[in-house]
Amino acid sequence: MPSASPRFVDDHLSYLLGRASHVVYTDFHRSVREAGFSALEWRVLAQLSGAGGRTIGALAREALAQQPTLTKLVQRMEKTGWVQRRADPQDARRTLVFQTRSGRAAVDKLLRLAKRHEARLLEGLDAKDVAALKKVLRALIARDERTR
Amino acid sequence: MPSASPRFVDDHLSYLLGRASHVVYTDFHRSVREAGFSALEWRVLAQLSGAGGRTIGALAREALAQQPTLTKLVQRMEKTGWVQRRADPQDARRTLVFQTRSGRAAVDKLLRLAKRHEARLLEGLDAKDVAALKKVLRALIARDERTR
DNA sequence: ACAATATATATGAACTTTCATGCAATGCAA
DNA sequence: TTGCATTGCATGAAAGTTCATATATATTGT
Repeated sequence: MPSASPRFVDDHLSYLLGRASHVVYTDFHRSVREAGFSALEWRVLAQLSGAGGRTIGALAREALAQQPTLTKLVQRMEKTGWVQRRADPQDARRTLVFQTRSGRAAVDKLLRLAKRHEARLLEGLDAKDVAALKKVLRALIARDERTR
Repeated sequence: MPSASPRFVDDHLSYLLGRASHVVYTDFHRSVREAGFSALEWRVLAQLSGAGGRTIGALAREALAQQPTLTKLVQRMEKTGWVQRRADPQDARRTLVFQTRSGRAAVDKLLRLAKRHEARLLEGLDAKDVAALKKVLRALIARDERTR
């Protein structure tokens, strides 16, 4: 029930982004939970799919988490066998995280589900608008990467 | 450092949304912290700005949190004096949350900052694209509201 | 008016995240 | 190379979130 006087947030881009993202994610989240993952675990495993070893820091940025959160998550995930950690021979400060065979198997189904979810998401949306959307999103992300 | 074989997620709308939202938010988050709020507290106070009393449930949806999280947050916020809780006379199950004068004062500066942040965000983005973006975001949000 | 069902919030225990900081390895300048 | 600043990750304690469930009130069908 929106209030009569429109609140500041209602046209605010950050908020629309946040809310849309939350909506979209919450929806898919059900499947993630059913597959036995937390949201963050899913993002980490998805990032690792098709990529080689990644550092804790890179994973944290990509999976939208903070570094200490990711450090601890990855430690837990190593115990369940989904990932493996290994020191980087090039730089001993780094910890590289790899997907294990079992981790791969575990997310495989979810990756397929995610593709279907994406398809459903796009249904009924104007293709041109979606293209513009992705363009802007990429610009925002790129801007951040330059800034960092 | 993107991997050579592009990962599934890289073109995935949910992921782009999530990442862009995270980037945009993390940026503003600094100001929020400096003003002494958590991300969620800011969202709650922003929702309450210009609106009358809102139920816990509505606030939870709008501030992108779960109901128990919001229940507890609001209890803490009541102690600091930013909000006030009151039973809904129409429906005794409900708890209505109101902004206090002090809560209003506390977010006032942030609301102005948020507007400037929004302006900076839009700088250098194509206005047409942004319009399309907002359109799609609203569609996604509306779809969720219908479904609920 | 009653029973059955649904809705709205609250709560405790378990778990996760965060903040601040520590420690080790690397980069860089003199 | 030696010192100083920086980077990358880990960790403990405090704080916050989540899940499951409890409680109370409202709504619906008969």
